[in-house]
Amino acid sequence: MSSDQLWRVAVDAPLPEALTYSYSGPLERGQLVNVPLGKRKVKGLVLGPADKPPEFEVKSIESLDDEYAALPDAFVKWLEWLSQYYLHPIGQVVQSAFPPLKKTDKQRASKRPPVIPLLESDTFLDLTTEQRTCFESISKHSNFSTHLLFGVTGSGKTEVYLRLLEKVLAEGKRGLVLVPEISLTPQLIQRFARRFGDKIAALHSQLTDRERTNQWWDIVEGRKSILIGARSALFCPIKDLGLIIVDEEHEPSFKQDEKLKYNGRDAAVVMGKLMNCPVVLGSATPSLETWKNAVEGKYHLHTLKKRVANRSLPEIEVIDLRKLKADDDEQKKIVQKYSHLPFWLSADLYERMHEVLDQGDQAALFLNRRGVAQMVVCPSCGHTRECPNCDISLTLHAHSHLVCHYCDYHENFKTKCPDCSEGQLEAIGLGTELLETDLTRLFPGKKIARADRDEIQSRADLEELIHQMETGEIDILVGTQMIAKGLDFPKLKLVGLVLADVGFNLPDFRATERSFQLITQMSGRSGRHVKEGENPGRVIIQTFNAEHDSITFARNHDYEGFAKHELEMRAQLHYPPIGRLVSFRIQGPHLGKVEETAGLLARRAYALKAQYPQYNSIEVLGPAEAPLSKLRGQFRYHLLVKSTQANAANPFSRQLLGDQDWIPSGIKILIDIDPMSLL
DNA sequence: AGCACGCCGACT
DNA sequence: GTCGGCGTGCTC
Repeated sequence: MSSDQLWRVAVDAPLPEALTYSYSGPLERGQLVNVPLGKRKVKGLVLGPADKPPEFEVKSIESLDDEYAALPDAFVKWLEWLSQYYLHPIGQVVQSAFPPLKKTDKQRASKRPPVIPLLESDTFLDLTTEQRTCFESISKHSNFSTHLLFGVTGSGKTEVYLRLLEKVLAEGKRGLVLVPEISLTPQLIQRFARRFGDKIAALHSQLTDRERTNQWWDIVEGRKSILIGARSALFCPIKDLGLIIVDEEHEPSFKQDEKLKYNGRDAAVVMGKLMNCPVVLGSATPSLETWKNAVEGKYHLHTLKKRVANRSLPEIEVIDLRKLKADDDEQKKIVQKYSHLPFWLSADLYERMHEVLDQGDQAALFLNRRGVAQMVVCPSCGHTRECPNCDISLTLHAHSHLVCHYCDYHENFKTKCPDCSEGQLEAIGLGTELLETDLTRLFPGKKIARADRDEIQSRADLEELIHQMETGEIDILVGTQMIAKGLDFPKLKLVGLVLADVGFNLPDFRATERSFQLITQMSGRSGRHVKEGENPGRVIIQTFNAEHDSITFARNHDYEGFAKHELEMRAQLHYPPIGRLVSFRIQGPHLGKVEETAGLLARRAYALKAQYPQYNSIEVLGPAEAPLSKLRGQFRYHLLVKSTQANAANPFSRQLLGDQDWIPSGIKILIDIDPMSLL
């Protein structure tokens, strides 16, 4: 029918653009509709009228989805921005903006605890002078503006967030709080619930589909005023949004590493811009991207330099593992005395652990490696066991089986070398499991707990561990990344970084920044509750690289010095935040075809650069075999695009990909805009 | 992503 | 003969 209007509809399929459908009735942008696609029916979002009819026959929209009202225009704009900026099909971006199940009115009895606990409300804490200054200068803004709340661990950033939210609520607006998934613990939700009662909704990965759907509607229909969640909470359309908070904004986990590879922090700033509300980014170790924006005046900088209640920062001691050789008789005696210690434990750390434990306090050892050993090697022929699917060596677990940490391939550990059948395979390296075993021997009678992905599988496991730490049941905690973030134990007085070097040598330009953040965060766990005048908490860093930048700055609690130095390093090599990066990964099951396509992509890139003068600032690196050259049976190559001109990287990448018709079958090209890691 | 079509191996 | 394996291609 010629009277029918044509509409652009983003359908649930990996198509690069929206499709055109016709509809005779009234329709508006943002409406969810049901449309035919091939032989099936799919959901689609109406983006707007189509300007010109396509050459082929147009199908018509079957029906409007009566469950959802049209999404607000600013929100649809935000979805379109995500699709444009991250080069992801619009239809698949749109799918994230709806809850998994249908709305229901009936409340079914559930055995699960409520998503938001019902708690007695508590009163506001008194703000310190610093906190008050930050609160007042941020709350002056009610339009879009971005703020960095830079506060050392324990300086009370959360209290500032709570005050800001209170003010926004009093103005009849609502708030969104994004935190890394790992720190979205019941403790955190409780803290918000005690302050704001039943005005809170939460979205995180531990919820069932039903809980998730109900929380979504609670916010969308205005029954709740504050949404607290992981990055995906951004996809919940909140009316009258007055404030967005991104806590721990430097966390790499804000970047989604599959499908739509968006950065929740960056997407939050764009959301703030489109919704015209302030955005507050909080961190003790801001990302260099955010820090650069703050020192250049693009973001407002607010600083909390002191811990609350005048608690002092922990003392950081660096143990150089290289200097533990015996040079003279005095040294020899010491070496003799501690000869029963395993190679990974220095005499200083050992003695400090004794001191702390003797006082009835707790110690935590941090090592960012699971398992018992990194690899097993045959001393006769040098054979190492590698994963048949991935290009990495297998890790020994429980002295009995070898595990691939990427694809979870398992095999039994046989001590006889399968290659030369002479040597006995030996375990080399260090992991949390080995630490635990050694500590059991060294500290008999002490309760030792291990926190890593093997031991802590669920949120309940973590809860249990936290409880045991709080009650003092555990004396020594051994763990990976898992124990570095957000945890707050009053009796924890000593933190040991067993081998700070892990990570220094990764082929990644952010390795130094990560390492600095990790050391600072881990240090922040120690002595958080010491009173004025008491001995501060202690941190011991063991390393073979005592002069490494991340260590020298972190031991002096000098973030600003670190940031200045690291920004200079990044500028020299045009790395972010001075330059922009886009990573293309070419992968497929046949090595030759992958290599060929990678070469083809590179030739296209060089040709594009030569053709247009606006791409002068673009550097093309590669193609090269990816650091993980084979993963889950797929060969991987990558091509890196670097640009010193911020607005050139995106159009260049878009043009480089083109209509994608040139990509041979069996090959996938994955794009990562602003990658967090080059691995 | 689905869901077709299509072209070969091994079954009642 | 035909059932079904998954490579290839298209969706307004």
